[in-house]
Amino acid sequence: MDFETFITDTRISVADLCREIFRGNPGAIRIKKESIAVKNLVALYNATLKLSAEKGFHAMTLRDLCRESGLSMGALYSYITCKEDLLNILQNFGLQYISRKLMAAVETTASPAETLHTLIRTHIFLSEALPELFTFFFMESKNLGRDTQRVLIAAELYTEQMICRILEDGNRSGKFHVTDPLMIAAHIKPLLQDWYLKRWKYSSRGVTVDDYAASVIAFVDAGLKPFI
Amino acid sequence: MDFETFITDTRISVADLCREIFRGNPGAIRIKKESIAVKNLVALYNATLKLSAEKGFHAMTLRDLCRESGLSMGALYSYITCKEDLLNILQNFGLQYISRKLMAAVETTASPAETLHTLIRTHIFLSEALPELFTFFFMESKNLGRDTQRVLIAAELYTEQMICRILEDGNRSGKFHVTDPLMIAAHIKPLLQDWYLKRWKYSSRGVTVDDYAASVIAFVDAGLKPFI
DNA sequence: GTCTATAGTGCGATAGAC
DNA sequence: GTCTATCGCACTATAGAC
Repeated sequence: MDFETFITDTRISVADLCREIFRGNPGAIRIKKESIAVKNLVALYNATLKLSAEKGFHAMTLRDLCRESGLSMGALYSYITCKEDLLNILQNFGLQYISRKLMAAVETTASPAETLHTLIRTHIFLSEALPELFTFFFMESKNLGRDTQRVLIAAELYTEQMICRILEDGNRSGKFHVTDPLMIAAHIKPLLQDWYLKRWKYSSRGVTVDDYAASVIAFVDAGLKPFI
Repeated sequence: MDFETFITDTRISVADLCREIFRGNPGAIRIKKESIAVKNLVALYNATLKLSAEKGFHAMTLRDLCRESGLSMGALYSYITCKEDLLNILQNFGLQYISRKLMAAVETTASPAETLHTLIRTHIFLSEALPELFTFFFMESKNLGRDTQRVLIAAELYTEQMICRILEDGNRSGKFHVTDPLMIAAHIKPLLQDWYLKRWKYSSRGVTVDDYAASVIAFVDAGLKPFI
């Protein structure tokens, strides 16, 4: 599967996420018309993540945000009740959205090697679909609430556990020869994260997301093959 | 070489760095006595990096900093002229300190494999000696000046280039079989960074820095060996 | 539903006593 | 060399016109 078909199949997009935010916030958002609300939420989402990436969430002022998103202070405050709401919405809806899509995409089970490849590819494709959101969670995790921090840590460990179990399966069936599966799983995670943390590097080198996923898979595979 | 002998040999420490900051700032720091100045600089260094890690540099107030470091606002302002100075000092002295120590430690040349191992180990050991500083540069890079950002990118690419050249050497002498050396070099870098970015994980698992370095080296080696 | 004008708060930075 | 007290400013959040 390549990235283009992944996006066509899953329909992951910022507008999709913002629609979920609007529908999941009855009352909190004072705007009634969905088309207007979603359009402005997309603008707010893009502006918040762009400015947070540039200077950090706390350093971003709401005046910055209004300039970038095209809304006025008054309009902004019909979508949120305070600045922290921006954090909370991204935490609650963004994190849930990502988790749900990841689970859905890795349902198929096959050989350990294939399952591992699917997991790696899906994770990289997901972060390519919403790169600013992944970077936001990584870089701003210290500013998020205790609960969200716990969820993020749990998510990190959960993926790691999934990888670890696949490696153990492969060991049992003789396909892999991994002495410390948990440590190898720990080594695979940063390879997934590097794709969204160092976009500048890969885009400047003309590396596509499909290239990158293939390269990570090949690199990991080399470390798992039994010595002959 | 293990971490303990590395530290004994290189004498890398926060106090050492702060002494360099004091001696390299004639005039800017209004305190004359070195012993007092270095003691307070160490307190400021620790407080700044701790609070930056917890809430980000910009979200840290100077009142926070005074509480954490034990200095008063007045005392603080005899070491800096403004809040940005804290950034500038860490940029100019911290980055230079790290670069210099890394260069010094990787001078010895041997077989490609050994050179690669030394580079990996040294980088991980250095980040273990000054973990808060490495994390600071990674997490706060967006808040740093344009020049420093350029230096950081250059440093990332420089290490990568070093690794890439070693891989090419290994290819030529038939020790390695790497089809895309630059991409493999790009995959090795995040493995070095993971040690200081996810300290919580490794310390909770009882993984020592020597364990971690050995594991990364083994993982990388597996990917480089010619297929038999 | 969106705007401008403004109230109230907490910040960085300084002055001057000790 | 270090302290407390205070100034001016930029921020978040709100009120009320359109």
